[in-house]
Amino acid sequence: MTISTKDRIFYTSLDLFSQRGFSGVSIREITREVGIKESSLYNHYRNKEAILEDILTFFRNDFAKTLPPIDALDDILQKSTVESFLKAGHRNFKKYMEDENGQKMWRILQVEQYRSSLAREIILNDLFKTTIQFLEIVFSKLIAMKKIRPLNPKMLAIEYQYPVFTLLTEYNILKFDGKDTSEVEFLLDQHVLFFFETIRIG
Amino acid sequence: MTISTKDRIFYTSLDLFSQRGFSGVSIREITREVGIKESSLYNHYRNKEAILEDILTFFRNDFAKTLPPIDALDDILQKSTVESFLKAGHRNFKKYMEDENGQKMWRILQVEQYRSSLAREIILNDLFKTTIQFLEIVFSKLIAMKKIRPLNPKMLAIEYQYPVFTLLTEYNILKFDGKDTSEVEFLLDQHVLFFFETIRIG
DNA sequence: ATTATATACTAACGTTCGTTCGTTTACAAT
DNA sequence: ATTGTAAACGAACGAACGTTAGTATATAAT
Repeated sequence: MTISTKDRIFYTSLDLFSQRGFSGVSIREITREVGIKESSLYNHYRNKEAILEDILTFFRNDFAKTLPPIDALDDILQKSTVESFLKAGHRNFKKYMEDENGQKMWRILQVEQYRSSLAREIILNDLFKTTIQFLEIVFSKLIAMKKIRPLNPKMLAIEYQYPVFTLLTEYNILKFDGKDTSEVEFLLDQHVLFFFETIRIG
Repeated sequence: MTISTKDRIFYTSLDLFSQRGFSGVSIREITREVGIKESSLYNHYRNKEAILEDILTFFRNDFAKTLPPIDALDDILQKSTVESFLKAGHRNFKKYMEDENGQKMWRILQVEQYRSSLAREIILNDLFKTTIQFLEIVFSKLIAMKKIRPLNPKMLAIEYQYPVFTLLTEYNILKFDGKDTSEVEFLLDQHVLFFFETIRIG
């Protein structure tokens, strides 16, 4: 089973958009890379804009799967220590970071954020808000379980997650230039440790 | 004294690039807005790319002025409490955030980061690295003065500054859509407080 | 008064843009 | 065998792109 033309258009556009932005990439470039004529692209996508929409909604659906369902939370939190829970989430996030297509989607999101209201919505709601709300619930539960110090759960969520976003931005830029990312990865580890020290009891 | 044509080109481009990106804005759009013919623009700028370069270097020089010189640091740190020092820096940063042109420069920087190696360099060196190095020195000095707990200065810098960058990103997107930013501003205040609690002695 | 310089203009250049049209090809369903 | 459908194609559309050349005009320097 080989990759469909539509998928090849999708991944080629993903790659090109992430490097030069939507306006910086022409239909001719995309189709040349895919190996079809310009006119053939319109058998698969209504127009150029529809390719971007497709990419953004794909990211949206894909990212939604990364957070564990709230129902399963109590179970997970009971079974594991705070430290191992944080480390597991952190491993998960890192895996997402290392995925090449994930990096490209993130880049497109950043680059198109002021041109596309959908991009802004995804950043604000799906990335920021959803993640913070999830973590807020996690920390609330951990406080109720007396597993961590009784600090403001929302602030804990912010203090934990927001540095990660900036580190991810840094990571992405370095990766783009093929530079060494070991320091950023080290800082990410250190951040999780630092945060754990802040919240732990005693 | 009225604004020169070159400056009008500069600020018009700043405005348009920040909304639609470099590739999304044409010379004709810029000159139409400025009120001159396309050809006249080339009396002031070598080509389109030179306008972007000009904007980016302007930001670079402008941002360099925001951090106080290291020589003056000991004096400042002696005279003020840790809390008031943090709050002053925070006020300073906020003022920068609220400046309309500052917002536009920041947006261009984000939007062009993968198209322009200069943009990447500015983000990585001038924004991230310089700020962290400055704060690292600050925290080192504060630790030596026994004004804060003896934690890793670099990690303190990261923990303090990196959430601010993400909050700034959020702030900028909200501002772009004319939405309410009071929650983000509140979170910024809370972050400074939270951080102060983490580092203070006793 | 003249000359020089800066900055504006008109006109156009060659290229590329996104998209549409009508046609051909390949393959599956009848 | 035929018909239907999806997906490829060549060719072209008008519009917009960045940039250049040559020229006019206004201001300042001689």
